[in-house]
Amino acid sequence: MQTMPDTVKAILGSLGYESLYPPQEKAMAAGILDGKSVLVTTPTASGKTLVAMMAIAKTLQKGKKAVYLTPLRALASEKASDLKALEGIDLGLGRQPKVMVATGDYDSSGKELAFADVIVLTNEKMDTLFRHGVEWLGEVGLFVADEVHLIGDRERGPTLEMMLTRIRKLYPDAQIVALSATVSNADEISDWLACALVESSWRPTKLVEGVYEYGSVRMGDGRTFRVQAGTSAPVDLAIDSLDNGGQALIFAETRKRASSLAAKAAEGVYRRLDKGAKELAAKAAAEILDKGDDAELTRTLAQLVGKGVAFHHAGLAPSSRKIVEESFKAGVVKLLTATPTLAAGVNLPARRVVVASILRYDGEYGGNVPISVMEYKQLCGRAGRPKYDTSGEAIIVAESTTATSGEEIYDHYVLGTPEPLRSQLAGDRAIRFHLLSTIASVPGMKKPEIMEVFASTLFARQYRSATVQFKVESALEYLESEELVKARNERYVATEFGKRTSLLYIDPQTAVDFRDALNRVEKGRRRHTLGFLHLVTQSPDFYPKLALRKKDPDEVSLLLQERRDELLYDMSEYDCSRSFWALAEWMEEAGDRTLGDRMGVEPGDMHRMVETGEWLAYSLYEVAKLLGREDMLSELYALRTRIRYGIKEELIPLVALEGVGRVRARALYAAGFTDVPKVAKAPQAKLASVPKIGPAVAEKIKAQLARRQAQ
DNA sequence: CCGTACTATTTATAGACAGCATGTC
DNA sequence: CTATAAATAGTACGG
Repeated sequence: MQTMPDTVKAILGSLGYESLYPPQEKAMAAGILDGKSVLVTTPTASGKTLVAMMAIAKTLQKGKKAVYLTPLRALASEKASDLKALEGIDLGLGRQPKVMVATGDYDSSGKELAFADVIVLTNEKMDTLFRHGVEWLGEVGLFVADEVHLIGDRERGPTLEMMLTRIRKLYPDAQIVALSATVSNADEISDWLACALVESSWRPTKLVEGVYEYGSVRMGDGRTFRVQAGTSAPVDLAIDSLDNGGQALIFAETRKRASSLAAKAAEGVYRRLDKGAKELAAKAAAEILDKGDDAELTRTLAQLVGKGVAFHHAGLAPSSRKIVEESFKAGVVKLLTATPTLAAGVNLPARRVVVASILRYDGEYGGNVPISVMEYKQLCGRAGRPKYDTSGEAIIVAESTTATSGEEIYDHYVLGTPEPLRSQLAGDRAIRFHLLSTIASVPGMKKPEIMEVFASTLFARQYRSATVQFKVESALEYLESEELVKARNERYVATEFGKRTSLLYIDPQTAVDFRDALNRVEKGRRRHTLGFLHLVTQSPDFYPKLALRKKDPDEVSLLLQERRDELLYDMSEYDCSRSFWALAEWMEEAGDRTLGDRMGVEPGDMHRMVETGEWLAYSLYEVAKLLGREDMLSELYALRTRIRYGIKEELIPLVALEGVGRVRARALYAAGFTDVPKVAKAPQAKLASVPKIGPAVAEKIKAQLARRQAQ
C-alpha cells in the first residue's frame, strides 16, 4: 500500500474503495500505473475492473485516451456504466472525462467518439474501426482487453488475436492491459503480448468445489453431505441451497433441459416462499407477460417466475431476459437454471452453482463430449456473492449412467487446471477474413510484408512457420482467384469488391456467393425475393441456422412450390433451413404464436435472425450496387425493410413513420390509410381512433409529418 | 371398451460479433 | 463410427 501514489489513492477514495485486493496490489507492483503492459489472470469477480480503472485514470491524466475492449455488447454497456464513475473525478483535464460505448447495435457516431476519453468497444467493433482507419486511434495511450482467454474460441478468437497483433504493431508505445481467466500457458500469452504477467488465484469469496454422486456430495474442503432425494439431482442440490438461505444457479446443457429443470423445481421453491416473496414473484411474472410477446416460451417462463424460479437462455426475448436477470439479482427469483449464456455474460452470482452435466452435445463429433476445464471454471466463477456470502459452492452432478465416475470427475475438474490457450487462426475462414482486411487497410504490401504481419500472431508462435506460410498463401490464392485482391508488380491491393467486403465485415465467402448468385440473375422485371432470402440465410455469416424438423419439409415444399418463380437456382425443401422458412413467414407478418408454437422458433432466435438477416440483406444490396445491378436495388431494399419489420411489401411506406412498426402499420392499412399521404390528410382524431394507435401516437405521427412538410 | 401406467420410439441438441441510414416504374 | 434426455407414440393391463 505504501507504493500507492496519492493521486491513485484519491481516485480510489472517490470511487469508494479504501484498500486493494491482493491481485490489484500485484498489478500495481508490476508497474501498471507506470504505463507497463500487463497480463492479469485471475478468477472472475476478483476486481479486474478496478485494475483497469486505475490504469485508465493514469492514462487520462497523461492526456491520452483509453480503449476498453470486451467480447459482448452486454458487457460493453455494463463496463461503460462502471467506468462512468470516472466522469465524476477531476483528473486535471480541465473538464469532465467522457466515457462512451460503441457496439454494432448501439453506435455512437465516429465524430462523438473522437471527443471521448474512455471508449468501450466490442472486439469486432474495434476491428471495424481499424478497417475504417479512424484518426483518433493515435491518441490512445491504453488498450484494455477483457476476457482475453476468448482467443481460444474457434469462432471469435481469431478476431481478438488479430486485433491485439495489430495494436502491438501499429501502436507499439501504447500500454496494454490484458485481463484473462486462468490458463495454463499464461506465460506464453504474456510473452507474445510483451506484457508482464500477474497471476493470482485470489477471490473475494472463498470457492469450494465438489462432486455429487449417488445422493451424496464430496466437497473440496473435505466436507461430505447427503441431499434429500426429490425430483432430480440438480434440483435437489439447488433446493438444499435454498434451505440454507442461499440462491442457486443450475447450469444445464440444453435449453430444453434448463426449462424442464426449472419446471421440476417450481413447486418445491414456491412452498418455501413467504407471502411477501410470493407477491414480488407474481409482479415479476406479470411484467414478463406485459413486456414480452405471446410465444409459448414466454408464457411458461412467466408462470415459473411467479413461483420464484426461472430459466435463462438465448431463446428468451431480450425483454424477458432482462427481467429474469434483474429478478435473480433482486432475490425475487430464488433458483435459476441457465445454459452457458450466463457464464460469460452479465455477472449474476449465486451461493451455489450446480453443473447439471459436464457433457455437451457436439454435432461434429456426433455425440456428447465433456466440456473443457476452462469452461467448467467459468461456470464456477458465478459461485459466491461477495456482498452476501462468505463462500460459494460449485457442485458437479456426476450421472450414474455415464462411464466417468464421480472420482474421475473430481480429479479432472475440481483438482484440474484449465487447458492452454491455442490460437484458432489456422482456420481457413479466419485467415481469409483477416488477410483480406490486412490487404484492404494497408494497400500495396508485398508478400513478405504480409507474412510479417502474420508472423507476429500467436498462431505463428504456436505453429511451424511452414504451416503459417502455407495457410496464408492458400488464402491469398483464394482471394486473388475470386478477385477480392489483385497483385501489381508483386504488390497486393484489394479490389473495389474486396474493399467493400472488408468494410461490410462479411466473410469473403459470403461476398463471393452473393456476387456469383446475383450475376446469374437475368435482367428483367421478375421478382426474386424468396431466392434472395435463401441466399442470405445460407451465408456462413447467418446465425442462427435452425435445421428443419422431421415434420417441416412438407410445409416448406408447399412454400417453394407456390413461389418457385422467385428462386435464383434450383433447390428443394432439403436445401432450406427452418431459419429461412421462419423469416419468409415473418415477412408475411406471421405472429409470435405461429413462429413459436407452430415453427418452434423462440423469440430470442427470431430476434437474432432478424438482426443478422437485415445486416446481410443490406450487404447483398451493396454488392448488387457494386455490380451495377440497378434492376435489383429496389427489391433488395424492400427485402431489407421487410426483414427488419416483419411486414409485407404494402406496409413499407408506413413503417418509415417513427413510432410505427409492424403492428401499427397493419392497423393503419386496415383502416384505409394505405400510404403516407393518406395518413397526412387524415385528421389527428381519426388516426387516434385506429386500434393500437392512441392519441399520443397519433400526435407523434402528425408532428413528424408536419416537420417533414416544413423541410 | 376405456383409462392408466408403463415402455418403446422419436426428436433435437450453447452462445453471439458485425453495417448503415434508399431513390423505383 | 460415437450420446442422452425429454417428448411422444404405442402397448399391456385392469376394471
